[in-house]
Amino acid sequence: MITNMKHIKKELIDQGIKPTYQRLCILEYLHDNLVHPTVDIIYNKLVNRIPTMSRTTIYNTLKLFSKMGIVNEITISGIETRYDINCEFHHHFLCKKCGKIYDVDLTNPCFQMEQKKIDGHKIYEAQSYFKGICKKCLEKSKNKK
Amino acid sequence: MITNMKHIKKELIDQGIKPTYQRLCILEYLHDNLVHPTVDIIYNKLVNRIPTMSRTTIYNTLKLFSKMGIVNEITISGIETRYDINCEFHHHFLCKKCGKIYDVDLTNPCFQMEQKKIDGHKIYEAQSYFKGICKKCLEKSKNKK
DNA sequence: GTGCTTGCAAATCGTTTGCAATAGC
DNA sequence: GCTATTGCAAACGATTTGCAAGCAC
Repeated sequence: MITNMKHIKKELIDQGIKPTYQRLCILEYLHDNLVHPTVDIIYNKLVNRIPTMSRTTIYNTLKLFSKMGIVNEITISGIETRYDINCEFHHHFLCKKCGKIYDVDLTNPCFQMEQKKIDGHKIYEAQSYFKGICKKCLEKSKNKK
Repeated sequence: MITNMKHIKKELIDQGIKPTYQRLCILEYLHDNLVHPTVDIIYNKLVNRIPTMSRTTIYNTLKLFSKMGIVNEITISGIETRYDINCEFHHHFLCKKCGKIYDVDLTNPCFQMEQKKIDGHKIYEAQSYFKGICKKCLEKSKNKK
């Protein structure tokens, strides 16, 4: 346990989220394990500490955290959603062979665009995803006011 | 039918893919409908022309096309995979309200980074995904040679 | 006729839903 | 006690798998 539980609790209260024990444990896990875990990975770790822990709670909690901007949902693999506590803008690399997801930094001198390489990983595909509210939906909500 | 079937056939043969009727129809559909369709959307359209068409064939074909670099798999929504024929590097915007996916262009003058807006869409989240073969897997395959 | 492709049906698996039990103010 | 949260079990839905039938060279 690297992260202080007090800080975790404060983080939730500051966001207006009721700091239940389950939520604290999930947030603490995310802070201490910056490995883009799946729901299943989080579940298998936390069920040791909270034997009644359910996957549903983890799904509920992560959805809530995502809505509040505490975590990012990473859908790079297309198989399952992975979660990332670090909301600063950074980038992900998926190995199509082993399935591992790496954090990458484009400002890093190891980024060689001309060779399509980053940190030594060979890039075959690059995509940028933006999420938010589209023009039409923005206008609709304006009209309602 | 906007795209010429002859060109579609040539495209497949050039890639070393056997140009079956099903594959031609799927590739033609993708060329003529740049709307990031799902497997289901493609199926429902093509089943009219080929009543025996199966979803499995569409899954098989799109997986093959993806491996050959003809299509990109878009996993932005996290719910289902969408497909994009345009392999040039461009970007996607998902509306979290209506679920629609827009193509966006960052070199466009409508991109206002400071306001977190693009083409009038409000950006809440931005992610860049790279896919390829990681350093470790590259080394492993080198050693095998 | 051999090998690849197709397509049905069943299985799989991540995720969601319904709902009753529980916890916290 | 009231409201939000938790968590079990069942449902759901996108995708994959097994396998038999069909097609093309």
